Amino acid sequence: MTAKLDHRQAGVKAGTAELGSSREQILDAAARVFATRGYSDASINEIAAEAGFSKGALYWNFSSKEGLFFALLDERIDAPIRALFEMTEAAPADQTMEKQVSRGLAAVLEQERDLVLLFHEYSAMAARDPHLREKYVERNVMLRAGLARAFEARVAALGAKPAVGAEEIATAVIALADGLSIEQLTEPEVVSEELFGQILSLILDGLAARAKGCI
Amino acid sequence: MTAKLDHRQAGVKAGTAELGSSREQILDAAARVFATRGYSDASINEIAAEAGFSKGALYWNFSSKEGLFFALLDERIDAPIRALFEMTEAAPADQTMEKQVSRGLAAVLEQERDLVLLFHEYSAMAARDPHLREKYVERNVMLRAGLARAFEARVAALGAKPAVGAEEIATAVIALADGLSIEQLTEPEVVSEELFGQILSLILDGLAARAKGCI
DNA sequence: TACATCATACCGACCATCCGGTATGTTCCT
DNA sequence: AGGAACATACCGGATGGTCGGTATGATGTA
Repeated sequence: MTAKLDHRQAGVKAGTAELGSSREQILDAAARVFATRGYSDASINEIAAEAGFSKGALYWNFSSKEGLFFALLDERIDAPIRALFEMTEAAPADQTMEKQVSRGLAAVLEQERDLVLLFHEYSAMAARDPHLREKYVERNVMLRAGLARAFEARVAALGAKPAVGAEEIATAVIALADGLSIEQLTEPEVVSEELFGQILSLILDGLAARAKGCI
Repeated sequence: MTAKLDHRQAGVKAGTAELGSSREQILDAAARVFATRGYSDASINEIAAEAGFSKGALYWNFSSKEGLFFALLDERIDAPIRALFEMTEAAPADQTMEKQVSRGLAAVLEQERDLVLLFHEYSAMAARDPHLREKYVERNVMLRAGLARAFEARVAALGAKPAVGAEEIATAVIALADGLSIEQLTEPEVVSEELFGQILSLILDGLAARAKGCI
């Protein structure tokens, strides 16, 4: 809700190159502070200071702390994931997919560490608050459905009925991505760039092997 | 630290069956409150009230809010996982392992929802606090090593060099379990009892198929 | 046994602090 | 002038932690 319009468009102050509207600057700061402190321990004051503004500016652009956090989730997590999967719809489901997806995930994890932490907080809060859970689940359902269609296409080429349903595969693959994201936060060195793709390939090979009956 | 002995042994007051020491009762209450509110939003007062005690009793048994939380993580998460894997050491790595492990995970997820939420909070805090990360990583390293040995035994039977290292497989399997645990918190209906085991089998079959060269 | 002493386990009022939110003041642009 | 876009002072409430007090039992001893 409250798809507020920005109040001004990227003005330039003397000598300093402005990076987006103050609303966007506050969102950037909020992402950093929420990520490093967690939702409850992140204070409005610190976010405003980190953005280079005062509390007044924050409450001018957002209705409340909760409103700021939800805007952040909407614009930095839900929207990008939706956009990603609208792109994926048009893309082919060939054998190079695994490597590309794996590299893409690794890139997001390496940069954008804050977003991973935010996503972590998101799911934790969604697990507790039924109201927030709705939005969280809605996006996840769409994601899973998209992934399931992709797997369906790959598995259909095998000609035999798959040993595990596409929806289940999709569920597990999302879980794998989430889990690797989290592991990478505490042990970056054990999650290689290729790992996600390798496991994906192993799962698909396992399906293929069973379809061929060579196991 | 402070492996405090219980102060009294399960006395029985008139008519009411005591369920463990007051320390244990406070830990139980803390598990519930921390799980439902999150660490920061859980108040000492609520935990004490939930346990049926006052704040004084809480601070008698624990040094601080942080101390209470860490004790909870130590005794209800780290210790059980360590114990589980010391048992696993002696167990055989036969083909029925997948099903058993999957059922075991499902059972924990179905009951003990609080522990899953606690674990979620644990990893989030470990990702932010380097001090807490040490303990978190230490346990995870041991877990991964144990799993890797189990996979090594299974894969060695194939006779060929595996396409993916045992350590990497273990990393991915832990990630899968973590991810499924989290998904189950928001969408219990999509995570079946058998899913974890099915994916495990698919991965192992993928390895076997490649070793046999039939892919 | 009877009394004094001490430790344990707990209570609950209190304090200093901090935080989200608001109300009001100030500046700048048009 | 007049409103948009901030800054600042302030308020009420909640929270973690402290501290003096106390009931209950254990221990020593005469």
